[in-house]
Amino acid sequence: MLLRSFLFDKLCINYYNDGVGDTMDKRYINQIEVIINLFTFDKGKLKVLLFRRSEEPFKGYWMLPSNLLMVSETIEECALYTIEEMVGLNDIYLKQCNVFSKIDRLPNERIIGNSLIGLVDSQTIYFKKNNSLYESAWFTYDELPKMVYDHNEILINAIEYLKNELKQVEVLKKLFNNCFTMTELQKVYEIIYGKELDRRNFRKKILSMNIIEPTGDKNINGNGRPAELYQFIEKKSLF
Amino acid sequence: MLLRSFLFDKLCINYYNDGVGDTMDKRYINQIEVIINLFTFDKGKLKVLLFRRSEEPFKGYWMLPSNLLMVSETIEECALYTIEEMVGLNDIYLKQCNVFSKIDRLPNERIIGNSLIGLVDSQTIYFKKNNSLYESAWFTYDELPKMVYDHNEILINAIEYLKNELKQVEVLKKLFNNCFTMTELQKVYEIIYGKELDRRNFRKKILSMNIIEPTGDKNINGNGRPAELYQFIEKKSLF
DNA sequence: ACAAAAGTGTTTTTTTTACACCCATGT
DNA sequence: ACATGGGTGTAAAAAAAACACTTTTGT
Repeated sequence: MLLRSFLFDKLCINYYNDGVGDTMDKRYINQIEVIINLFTFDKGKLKVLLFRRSEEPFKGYWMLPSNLLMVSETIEECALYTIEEMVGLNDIYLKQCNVFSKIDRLPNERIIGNSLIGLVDSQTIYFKKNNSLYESAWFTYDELPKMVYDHNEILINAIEYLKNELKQVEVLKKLFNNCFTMTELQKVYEIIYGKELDRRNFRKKILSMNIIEPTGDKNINGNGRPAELYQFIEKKSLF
Repeated sequence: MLLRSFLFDKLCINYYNDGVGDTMDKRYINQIEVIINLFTFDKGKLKVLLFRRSEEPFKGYWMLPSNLLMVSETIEECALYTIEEMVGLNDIYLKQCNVFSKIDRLPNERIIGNSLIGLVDSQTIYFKKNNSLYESAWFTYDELPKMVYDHNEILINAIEYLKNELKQVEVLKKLFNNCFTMTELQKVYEIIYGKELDRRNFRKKILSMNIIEPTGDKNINGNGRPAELYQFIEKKSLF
C-alpha cells in the first residue's frame, strides 16, 4: 500500500527546489472560493447582504459576495478586498466560519468554499453608487431567497455560527460601533437566544455587566417616548 | 479598475465548457494541507497526537498528522483517511477548526493549512505496530514540543477552540465512548473552565442534567475506594 | 385624549457556592 | 493502622425570573 500520509516531504519539496509551484502535482491543486456572509443589525432585524445574478448560469438567483482566492493573498485579504470592491466598505470585522469541500458543490468544477462572517454597523453602510453590474439587497436572516449552488447552506450555517459568536461582547460590539437604544440591543439577544426577554430584567442585567454607558442623547426618530441612547464602554487606561 | 469581484462567472466557467480544470488560471490554484488535531483524554489530562520527523527539513521537530488534499476528496475524507493510515483508527469524530493562509507559513511554497479537531476515546486508541516510519506520541496539551513551521500556532488555536466545543455535551461524549468515573469527567470540566471545581457541587450538577447514568460497575484500577463507573445516557425512543 | 414605545422596583424562585466528615479498598 | 481517593447534605448567597403601572413624545 502506498502511504499517502507522511506526505510532509511532498509539502516541503520546494524547500530544496527554491522554486514555487514548479513541481506541483495536478492531483493536489485546488481552487478556493472565499465567501463572505456580511451581517448587520438594522431596525430590529439581523440582515445579510446578497447580490443577484443577471445572467446564466443561475440567472435571477441570489449569491453571497465571493471571490476566487489568489495564491498571492491570504483568505482575509481576499475577503477584505472583495468587500471593499463590492460594497465600498473597508476595515470590516472578519472571522473564519466554515469550509465546504463537497466535490460537486459546483456544477462542473471542484472549488472549495471558504466562508467567513463579516460584521458591520448599520450606520456605516453605504453602497458604491456607480456599481450597477449586480443588484444587491439586505435580507432578513429568516427570509432568504433562492441562492446559487450551495450558498443557502453556507449562509444558514453562518447564521448559526454567528448566533454563538455574538454571545461574546467583543464580537457583539462590531454590530454597534455607533450608539443604540436598550431595545435594539435586547432584540439582538432575543435573536441569539431564540426567545423573548423581559425588558426590566434585561436592562438590569446588561447595566450590571458594565459594558455600556448612556451617551446622554435620545433617539428622536422612533414613535412614542424617545429612548435613551447607549454606547459600548471603551476600554480605558491600564490603571 | 479591473473588478476582481463578480468573478462568479469565472467560477462557473466550466458550466459551459463541461470540462474540469482546462481553463484553470494559475493565479488561482492553491494547495491545501489538511491538518488534524487529534485529542484524547487520558489519566486526567487532555492529550494530542504528534509525530516526529526523522529527516530534514525540520529534522527532529514534531508535527500534527497532515496530508495534502486531493481534488478528488473532501477535507473530511482526507482527514479520515489520514487518521486511518497514520493511527489505524477509523470513524473518528471530526470538526472543522480554522484555516491558516499566511503566504509564508511554509518556507518556499504557498500552502493553505486547514485544521480540524478530532476526538477519540482513550480506550479506543491503539497504534499500527508496523508503521515505524515516524515516531509518535501523545503530548499533554500544556507541555508541547517544538513543531514544524506553524503547527505550534495551529495546535494552540485548536486547543482553545476545543475547550469551547467541549462545553457541548454531544461533543464531550466523543471523549467518553466507554465508561468513566465522576472524577475523570470533572477533570475535563476543570480544564475547560480553567479552574478547580468542588466535588460535591459538580456531582450534584452533572447528575441533575440527566446526561449520565451509573453502569453499576466500579473502577478497580485506581487507588483508594473504587469509584462508580458512569456512561452517557443514550437518547431513548421518541416517546 | 390617545396611541406608541420607554422607563422603573419588588418579590419569588432557582441556581450556585461554600464547606467537613465518613467510606471502601490496598498495602 | 494507615494511606488513598470516593461518596455524601445543608445552609447562605447570588442570580434569574415573574410581574404592572407610569412617563414622554407625536398625532
